[in-house]
Amino acid sequence: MTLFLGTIENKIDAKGRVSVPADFRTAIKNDDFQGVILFHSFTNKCIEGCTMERMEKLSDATDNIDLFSEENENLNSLIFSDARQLSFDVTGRIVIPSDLLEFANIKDNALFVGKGKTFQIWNKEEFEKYQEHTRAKAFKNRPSLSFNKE
Amino acid sequence: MTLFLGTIENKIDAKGRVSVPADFRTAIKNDDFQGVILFHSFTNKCIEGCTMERMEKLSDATDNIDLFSEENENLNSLIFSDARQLSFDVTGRIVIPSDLLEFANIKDNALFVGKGKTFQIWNKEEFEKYQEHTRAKAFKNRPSLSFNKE
DNA sequence: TTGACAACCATAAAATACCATAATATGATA
DNA sequence: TATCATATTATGGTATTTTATGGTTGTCAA
Repeated sequence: MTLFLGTIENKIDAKGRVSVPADFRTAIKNDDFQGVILFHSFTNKCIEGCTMERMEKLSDATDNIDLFSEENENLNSLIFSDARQLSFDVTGRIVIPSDLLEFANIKDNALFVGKGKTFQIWNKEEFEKYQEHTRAKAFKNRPSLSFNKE
Repeated sequence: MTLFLGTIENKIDAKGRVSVPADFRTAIKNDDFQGVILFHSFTNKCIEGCTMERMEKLSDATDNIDLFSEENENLNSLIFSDARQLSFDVTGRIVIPSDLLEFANIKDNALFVGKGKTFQIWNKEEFEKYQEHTRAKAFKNRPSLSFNKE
């Protein structure tokens, strides 16, 4: 299995189409569903992305055919009701739903950020702000990073 | 297998017909029964929906008495007596039985809500209330979401 | 014969497939 | 290393199909 790595910025055209980075697409090449799943991030002002395979795994994990477990029910509702299935066109593009674009404050350009088994889509400026914030935090907590222990 | 994902609102016409969202239909495309099963929700003011395939699985599960408490057993058997089998017309529509519509307080518009291997049909306002409530709760319990464990 | 319901037909808008080209990367060769 | 040839990728525009929705007709049973 290949991972989502790197950071690539692509344009969104007038019809909302945007190329999924080629490296991301090759990571999905062997999957049944040729496309991605997108949904709102729960923690950041960005769009979360993953493969259908991963979504199915998640579904298997939360599915217990128990119709009366409210907790189970709520979790499913939260994740799946918000997710969109977007298949690639012949050239590897998707159309990101407008509500997701608005949520992440994305207009003309989409920044694809690899996160291993998942990825995110950001507004570039928002991402830089976030990066800076994260770096500062990491620096503050430096002694606890395994990096510095060695 | 494809999942039921996303949230789509469709109109109910004068004769009670409503289009099942195209994405939902493609999730069922390979099944024997081209249609859906609907029944009252036990946990919310909405209609539960699933495929015939899943109904059969549920039947297998309730067959094994050890899997469920007797109480749940009985409740599960309630589902079968309550469930309606609705096949698509040529354009992919169904007619939702009026007692289910009344139960879920649905009049002109039906909100189809994906829940992974199942889905629900809601009155939009009711769902928004519910969703808000669920989000708040999930956020509070965030560390326990499997999502954040990985 | 009336009323419920299914089959059939029609259409505007939205989504998707298709085709063309520009930009970029990759590799071969001198 | 510099240059050229080739393949891949990103992007733009147009054509076609699908989808959601409305209406009409036919059929069967109460």
